Amino acid sequence: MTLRVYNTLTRTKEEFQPVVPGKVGIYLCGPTVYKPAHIGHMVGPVIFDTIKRYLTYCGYEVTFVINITDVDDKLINRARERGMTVEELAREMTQDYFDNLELMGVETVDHFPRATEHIAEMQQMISRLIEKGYAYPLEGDVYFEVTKDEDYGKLSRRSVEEMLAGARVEANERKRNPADFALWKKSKPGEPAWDSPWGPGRPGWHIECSVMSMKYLGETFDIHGGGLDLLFPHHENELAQSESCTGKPFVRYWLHNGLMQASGAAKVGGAHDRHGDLVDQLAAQEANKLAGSKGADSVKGLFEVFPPETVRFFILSTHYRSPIDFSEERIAEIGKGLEGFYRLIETYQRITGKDFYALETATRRNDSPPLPEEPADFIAEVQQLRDRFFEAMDDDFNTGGAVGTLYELRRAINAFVNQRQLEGAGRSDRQAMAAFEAAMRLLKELANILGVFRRPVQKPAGADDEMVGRLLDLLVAIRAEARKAKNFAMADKIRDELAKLNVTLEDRPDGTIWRRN
RNA sequence: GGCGCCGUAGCCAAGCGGCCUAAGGCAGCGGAUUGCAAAUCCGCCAUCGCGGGUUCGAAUCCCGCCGGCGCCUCCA
Repeated sequence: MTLRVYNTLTRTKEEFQPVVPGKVGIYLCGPTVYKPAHIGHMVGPVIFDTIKRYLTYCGYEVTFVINITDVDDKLINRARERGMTVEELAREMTQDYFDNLELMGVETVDHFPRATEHIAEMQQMISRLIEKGYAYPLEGDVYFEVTKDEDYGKLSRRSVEEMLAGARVEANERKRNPADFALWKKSKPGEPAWDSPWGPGRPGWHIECSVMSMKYLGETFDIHGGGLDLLFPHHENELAQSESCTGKPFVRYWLHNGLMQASGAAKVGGAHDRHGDLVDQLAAQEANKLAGSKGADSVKGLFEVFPPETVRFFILSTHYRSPIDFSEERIAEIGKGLEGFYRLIETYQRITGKDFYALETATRRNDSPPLPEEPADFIAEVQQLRDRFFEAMDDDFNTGGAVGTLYELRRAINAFVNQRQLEGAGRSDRQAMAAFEAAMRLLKELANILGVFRRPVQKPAGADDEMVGRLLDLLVAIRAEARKAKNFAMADKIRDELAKLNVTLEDRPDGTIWRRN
């Protein structure tokens, strides 16, 4: 089975072949930390976290880097507005970003390099580019000269001529070419500044990613990720300056994820297009407001309404290259789908008395234990679903397809539990129980690759929880007596009244359980 | 205007030339199960935007049209 990935550079699916056999380097463009993260900022990290999980599972040793842009015009402006230093603002928003990543289950990142911690390296790279004739200083700035780079535009498939034709009036007309971009920017008084051979200033936007990616992953590395919106100019420029500097290929596979959009109107948190008329802009803004009432603003707000795991599942339910329409309805729908998994997990824990979340499962495919032989038909089905899960993941990380097989696995296991009456008399059937447990372990193993079902979903917490639980147990016990006495009127009344309080009762073969909705 | 992407059931979505008389989820309908429910299971629910073409064969490739969207502004 071979892994194939869609490479933006070649616009085709290619067989995945790392630079160094057995090892993979992934660099993902991270956030500019000037405001709280919104849902769109979570898409890339969740996707590439999943990609790393899968590659690791496949046996690769993976290094995953996400950069933090902590110096930038937006930071400077926002910090000024809030009456704080750029450093303070960056620290606060970086923490917000980390908090959200943790909640989303993004936990495979090895390095979070900050731009401000790599100024010296950036200056070295800029100097090299000047020496090699690809860049020129200009009144305290330094620019990369795009016409010196033979294949400039190869990633986004633009030619310098086209860009010249469509170029708008530039603020700085002294640049040799309007498309030339800044490597180093002279600072104005009061702005953060670092000394440099070209005078006090700060780095341009693209240079940090070149420097930090190559520092942690080497001059040629495997996977560079980011949102589709970064394709041009950011990635194009990153590619140009990196290859001009080293003379080596920069990145093997460019992977771009689709953007989160608010109900098909406009991407979340983005600026509005300058070609549309005013009406369109207002409509887009309105749609943004409506659909993005929670997540478009900040992820934190969204998490007050939906468990982070549901949001993660939502992101992974569609292919990473497709745009996703964000809406609370959609996420609520995904949440309903997930509930079935949680119930199966509870069923498992009831039947076996084991803690599903504490189960040790294989983290590498080669360590995956073989399934039992019997019962053959059930095992065959489980095996087939496992294969289809991998087939999907091998096909450009098709998490949507993989999620589908997880649902089918759930269905198959539930059917098996029913058929063998594992909640009742069948519990003593050791063969059936072994098969059931193996299937559940596989479910966990596969879910781990997607980064879901790793720990119990947090119930709405309250100080009275323990007491509530005891009271519910008491009501259930009283109701059981009523049912025994065939006093169904009373039994139903208890159940109906509890339903009004959002407590659902289930009379199962081996007893009644209650669940708070 | 330039470059590019997308259009599959009520909604979301996989599918990348034959395994598709098209996964999966949500909603809906019928049934099994249940004292009744809940949960679960079984079954039903699309010919793939439209029109041409290529091919023995197309949702999948090509052309045109219609509709939606992105980038061309330091937005992930």
